[in-house]
Formats: sequence, structure tokens, C-alpha cells
Amino acid sequence: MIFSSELIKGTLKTIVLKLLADNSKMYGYEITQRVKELTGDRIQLTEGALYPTLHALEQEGLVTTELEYMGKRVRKYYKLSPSGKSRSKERITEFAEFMSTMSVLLNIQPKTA
Amino acid sequence: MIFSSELIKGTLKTIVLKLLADNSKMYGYEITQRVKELTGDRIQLTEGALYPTLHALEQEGLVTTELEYMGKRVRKYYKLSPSGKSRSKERITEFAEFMSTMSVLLNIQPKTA
DNA sequence: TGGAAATGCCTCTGAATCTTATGTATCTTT
DNA sequence: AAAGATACATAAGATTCAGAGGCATTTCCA
Repeated sequence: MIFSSELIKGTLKTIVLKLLADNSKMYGYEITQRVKELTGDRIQLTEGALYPTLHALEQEGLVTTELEYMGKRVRKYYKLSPSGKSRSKERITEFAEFMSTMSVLLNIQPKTA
Repeated sequence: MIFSSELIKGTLKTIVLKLLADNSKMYGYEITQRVKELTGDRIQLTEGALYPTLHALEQEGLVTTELEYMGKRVRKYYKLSPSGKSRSKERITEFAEFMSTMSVLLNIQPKTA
């Protein structure tokens, strides 16, 4: 099952912030691949969605960037700033509470993953 | 805490379909109030979002409507059609799996509500 | 060795969805 | 009598994502 895109709306930033919280630095393409891995292809981050989001996070001062050259190829690494770290925690907490609320609303028994 | 609107995006139809699955018939205003009750004001359905959604569900043939007059005042009741019932189940299942996937991704311990 | 697939960055248009504001009317409570 | 709750609805604007497209390099395999 691939989740209908509507569901993923609103969670993209949270996902990215969490990955960066766990990995100290990642580049765009790596993030798309990692999400595919971790979700068994159930969540597909398209680049058209990811890059604008990363740029927005940078604008907001939540991440900083750093270029790294591999031969002629460039990688743009993103890492959390201090405010990014706290925002990351906030977002994850918020999402956890959101899931809890939705469980009640939809009367869902949480599967312990 | 009121959830940031981004999170709620994409879940509105699921919420409405679930409420209608549980209540056989409801009208718009009632739905907004019920959601506030059930979520302790954490999810606010604005009417500007709800009514277009209800109309869309009707267009898709997932709900049927029925007017009821209380004196001069009109209530428009919505109820699930057979296809609405199965869609409701699908959406809830999908959301449950989405939560499960997100729990892994965000490394969240599900609170048993 | 040549071409396909993967890696890696990016932008833009359009579609979908929600918020905010606005409008109208009735009923209830103070 | 006025304010607030009930009850419907639409419209403009913002946000956000998907899909398509574009460009360049590297790796793999036939």
C-alpha cells in the first residue's frame, strides 16, 4: 500500500527534521532514499516536494548547509541548527499527540510497531 | 495544544467518514461540535473547510443528503451510502497503517489512548 | 565501449486543500 | 432588545504537494 498523498501532507517537515536529528548531516537525495528504506516504499518523497521544503527550512534558520565535492559532483549537506533541534523535538511531540487524538477519534487500536 | 493546521490536512475526509459511520446521520454544524468535543478542542473544523468537503463527498456518491425542517430552520443531514461505508473502512485502515509507519519513522512509542 | 540506470541538484505549473472573511437567517438566552 | 448560538453557504488567498521537466556526472552491465 502506498499512502494517498493527502495523508503525507503536513508531515514532510516533521520527517525531515527527525532524520536530521538522528543523522547530524544528510543530503537531499539521501533523504529520499532513507525514507523509502525506512517505510518499505510506502512513503515516497518526491524531489519536487523535498527540495522546496529543505530550502524553506534553511530560510527559517532551522538548518544550515554545507557543500561537499565528490570529484565533479556536488552534494549539499543539511544539518540542524540549535533552533532546528528544538523544533524537531516539538514537531515530533506534536505529531505523537496528534496520533493519540486521532486514535481516539477513529477508535483505532495502536499497533505496537 | 491546538494542532497546527498542516497536520490536519488530509485527515478531514477520514474524520467525517468515521463520524458518519458511527452515527448514521449527522448535519454539518453537528459534526464541527462533535469533533471539538471528542478532541477536547484540539482539532477545530472550520465551516469553510467542512462544507466544501461534505459537498465533495456527496459529488463522489459517498454520502446522501436529506433536509429536515425544524420550524423555519433547515438542517441538512448527511448519511453514508453503501460505497461510503466501504470507503470509510478503507480510509480508517489506511490511516491506521500510516500511523504505524510514522511511528517507526519517528521512533514514537504509541500511547495507548 | 556504449547506453541505461542511478546519483544529485533544481524549478515550475497545476491541483488540491485549508483558513479567513463574509453573508444570510433563525432561535435562545439574558 | 441585543448578544450569542445555531445553521447553512461561498469566495479569495495561502500553503503545500505531485508531476513533469531540465541538467550534469557516475556506475554498471551487456
